[in-house]
Amino acid sequence: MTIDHDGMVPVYRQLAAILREAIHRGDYLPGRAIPSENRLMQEHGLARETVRKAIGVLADEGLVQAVHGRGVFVVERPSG
Amino acid sequence: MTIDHDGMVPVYRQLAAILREAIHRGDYLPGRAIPSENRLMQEHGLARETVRKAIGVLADEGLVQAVHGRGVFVVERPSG
DNA sequence: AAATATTTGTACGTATGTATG
DNA sequence: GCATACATACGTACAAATATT
Repeated sequence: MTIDHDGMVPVYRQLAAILREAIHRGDYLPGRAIPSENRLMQEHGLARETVRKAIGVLADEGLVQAVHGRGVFVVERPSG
Repeated sequence: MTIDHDGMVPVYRQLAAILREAIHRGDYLPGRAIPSENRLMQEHGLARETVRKAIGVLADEGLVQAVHGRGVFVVERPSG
């Protein structure tokens, strides 16, 4: 999965979609953390704000939950 | 205080006036920070650039001073 | 206990693109 | 064309919570 900077879909939504699918595939398991913001920045070549926006989308969906100083965790029971 | 999007006065100047009066009232004290850009965006339903322009007006007046990574502070000695 | 590293939280600085009047 | 306004995106800085050494 690659980010298209010139596409019509905002980059942060593209990243959100990538992470969402990875979670649904089981790449990131419930109760465990997804890669850190810094890792996502490096791996996708994005700014932190963009990464955090993507995570925010998934958090709004109830898919993940960020914990200060620990990481962003996949929730056991996605609300929806 | 509410923003009038259809008025003759630009929104960022309306917001500047709102913040200026709040400072003069003492809602925001010298040496302390006014609400963050994000908060002002949310509370007034405005875009960041608009909020930043309003802050820019007050900064030009010497009423506030933005500090990178910290906030926008009410100055102790308004120049004027 | 202390120092360091990791990670998320918050906040300002800058730039670009799009749309409207 | 220009000023206004919104959305997106990258850059830089500091703070707080947690983890590691």
